[in-house]
Parts: sequence; C-alpha cells; structure tokens
Amino acid sequence: MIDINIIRKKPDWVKAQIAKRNDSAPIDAILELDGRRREILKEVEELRRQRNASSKQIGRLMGQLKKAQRAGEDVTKLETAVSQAKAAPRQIGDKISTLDDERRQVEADLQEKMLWVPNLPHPDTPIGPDESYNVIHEPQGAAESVFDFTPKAHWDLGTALDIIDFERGVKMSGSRFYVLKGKGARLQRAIIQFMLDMHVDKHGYTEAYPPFMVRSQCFENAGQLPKFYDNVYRDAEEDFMWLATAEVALTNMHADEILDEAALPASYVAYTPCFRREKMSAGKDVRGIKRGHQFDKVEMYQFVHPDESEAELERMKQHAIDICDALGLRYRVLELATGDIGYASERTYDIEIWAAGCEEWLEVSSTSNCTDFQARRANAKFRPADGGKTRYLHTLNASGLALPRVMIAILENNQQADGSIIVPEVLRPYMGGIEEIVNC
RNA sequence: GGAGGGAUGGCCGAGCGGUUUAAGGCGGCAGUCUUGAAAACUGUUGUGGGUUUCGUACUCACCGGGGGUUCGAAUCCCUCUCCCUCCGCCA
Repeated sequence: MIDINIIRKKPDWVKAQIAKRNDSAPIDAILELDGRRREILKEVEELRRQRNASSKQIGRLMGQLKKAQRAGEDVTKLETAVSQAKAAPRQIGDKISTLDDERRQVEADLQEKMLWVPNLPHPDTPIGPDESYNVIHEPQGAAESVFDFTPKAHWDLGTALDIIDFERGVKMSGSRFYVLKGKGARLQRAIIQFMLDMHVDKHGYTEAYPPFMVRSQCFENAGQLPKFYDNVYRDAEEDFMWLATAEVALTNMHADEILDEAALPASYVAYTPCFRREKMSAGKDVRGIKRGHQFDKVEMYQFVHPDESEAELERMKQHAIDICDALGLRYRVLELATGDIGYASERTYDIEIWAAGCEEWLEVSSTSNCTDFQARRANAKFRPADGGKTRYLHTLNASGLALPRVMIAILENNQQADGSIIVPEVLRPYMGGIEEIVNC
C-alpha cells in the first residue's frame, strides 16, 4: 500500500510512475472515493458531536430524575423533559446510520482499489516495460567452458546417479514433482544448513522457523494478494494458504506492532518450502528441477529504519553473493527494470548463476527494497528514539538462495567425465565428509 | 470433537447502560529536593482519522475484530478470532 497522501497531492505523477511498470491502477476512482469519504466523515462527525452533547444532557436529567425518585418527589415534569429530549438525537441517529452505511461502502471500495496500486519504482530503477531492459552488472556473459568433455544436464546426471527420481515424483503428484534420494537429498539438506549457518553466524540474522501455512491476510500484507490469488495453494475449508515464499510469513513477524528504534534492524533468515501453482508459467521449464510446484528456499528478511533501507539493499545483495562465492558458483547481478520488478518492490536485484549443463543463467535470488509498502499493509511501525511520532518501517527481502537451482549448478558445474560430482568444500562437513557423489 | 471460563492502556487490575475525564497500582518520561544517586513529593503518559488561522486548537473513533439494540454501550445481544481449564482422540 502506498501513502494515499501522495495520490492526493500528485495523482498524475503517480500514474506516470505506475505506467513505467507497464501497469495501471484506478487512481481517478481512488481520488473520487477518498474525496467522498472525507465529505461523509466531516458530516457524520459533526452529527455525532451533536448527538453526544444531547445524550450527555439526557444523562444529567436521568441523574436528577433518580435523585427525585429517591426523595419521593413528583417526577412527571422530569419524565416529560427526558422523553422530549430524546426526539432530536433520535433523528440525528437516523441520519448518522444512513451516512455510516455509505461510509462503510466507500471505505471498503477505497481499500479494495488501494490494494491494486503497486509500489512506486525508485528513481534509479532502469526504466523499461519488460525484462529485456534489465541491466546486467559484472561479471557478465557465460563462463568459458572448462570441460574437456560435453557437460550433461542435471536431469541426466541425477538420474544416472540415482539421486533424483523424476518418475516416482510424477507417480505421486504429477508433473513438476520429483523425489530426491540418497546423496541428492543429503546434498540439499547440506546446502540448507550451510546457508542458514552462514547467514546466522557471519551476517547476523536471527533464524526463524515460521508456519508453512498462513492466513490469507498475511498474503495481502505481503502484497501477494489480491493480485496473485491464482498462483497460491489454499485450504478448501479453512482460511489457510501455503507459503509461496517465506517472505509472506516473515513480513508478518511484526504486523500490528510498534518496535523501538533501538530494536532495529530486525533481521530474520528462514528455511521453508515454497508452493506455487505456476499458472503463469504453464509449459515453461518443465524438464528437470528448475521450476517445481514445491521447492525449498532460504530467505532473508529485514525490518529497518527508512533511512537505512537503500544501504541495506546493497548489503543483502552481498549476503546472497557471499553464498555464491563460498559455493564456487559463477554469478551475475541484474538490476531489474521498472517493468520487471515485483509488485511490492521499488528496486530489485536478481542474482543468476551459470549452469554448464543446460547452458543457462538461473535466477537464484531476488533482493528487493519494499520501502513502506508491505509495512503499511501489515501495520508495522517503529517509535523513533527522539520520541517523535511512530513511523512505518521499511522492509527488504532477499533469497539466500533458492535450493533447486543451486543443486542444478553444483551438479552440472562440478561433474566429471564419469558422471560423478565433486562436493564443494564448504558442504563436506555437512555431507559426512564425502568429497564426491559417485555412481554405485 | 465435547463442556465450561476469559480477552480492559507499555504491564497488572477495577469498572449497577448515564450525571465532566476508564478507578487504583507498577513501569516510563519531566521536575522539586540532593555534591551525585536513591527515597519521597509533584506533574505527565496511547493509536488512528478529519478540520485547521498549519502548527495551533477543535473534533471524531478506538476497552480482541466485525455487526446490532439504545437518546446514550467497556457494560446488553449476535458473530468471528485468540487464550485458559476439564474430557476424548492423537505424532
């Protein structure tokens, strides 16, 4: 949610910002509803003020009446006065409830429309309607092949080593599902543990293990609803949705809270599975483990002071890069164009790693500054140390990293001519000390 | 799944449908006293919205959320959420 004051002051500018995203939002309708809301509010509050005064008057009369009754005096005059005094506020009350009904309707409409306004892009975000305008940072280009044989794709390697079982995954759950077996499952677990340890021990995040199913309100707060409703798995009977990313859960860690400035930044890292219908990507990347309905991810998330969010974005990007470096993965950084950044984001970096077998750059991390967009929806604030008014926090998220694609890169880049895989050194302590995955 | 009890300010905890303010305590902040501190005493204390002479006052709402009854609701009714106790089931 963006600040409605910006829309009030510069509606045309806001429209232009949203147009840069190749998106649109009902700004004119919002202005109209907002104006009507304030009209009603002015009127209904004045009426309420009048009614409050009248009711207080009746209260005083009732006090006198009771006193008189106790004293055994004649109370008919007072009783008449009370019933006469009721007439005016009763009429006011009728007007109030009519206006209140309209107010409720207007506010519901306004809220619904505001939910369809995306975050506004940062002035430095490259402008362009789609991903072809993304700016690729160093290092660029594909790695020259270091192989003296033709490297295989992970689906062939995994099947041959019997560490990825596509057939049985499909048997259980259909396409886009697979079973990791033996050293494959162990490798994934090792990567998860390595990443969590690095973010906790070296980068200072607090490890969190959130629920994997959360209320739909959590998705709305994170900016995933209403727009991405079709891409989320949900419970048929209860108001539960399965995480599409841990970001959804972590956004809500401090929902409806006011943090002390001294508690900032509040930094979390969580391992969770992620569930996505992939409706928008139907038919895309169906081979291998690149894009499944279920995948694992380690996610970083921070609540920071608004003045810190821009610098923090750079640091979080580096935290993701640190993982790539430690695992020996060749990566490149993309700065996403206005047409490609996420709905809640003002500025996003993607990190892609090179996979030598399928010969593509794979997105393993997306690092975004969501400014106060999610914080407004989630009502997450902080109290400035100088005692000023409470302000909305800024939130940032960064994958650190997405597991299947890291697996792909390790399998494909570390393969040897005989199809065995060299285990990256940093993972060996988590793999019982083994140095390679071999066919047995 | 069944039966019952709860939710009040940062925290604890009162609150017969009304008579100017949600009592009281704790904590926090400021001040007095003191060389300093403690104690004591005094004052102060939340969130959001609207109007505005825009920095000043006025005003409205908020006692778990949402409706309702009433001239008037923390208080009565309905509903949802969460917590607690007991029974049953269970990794």
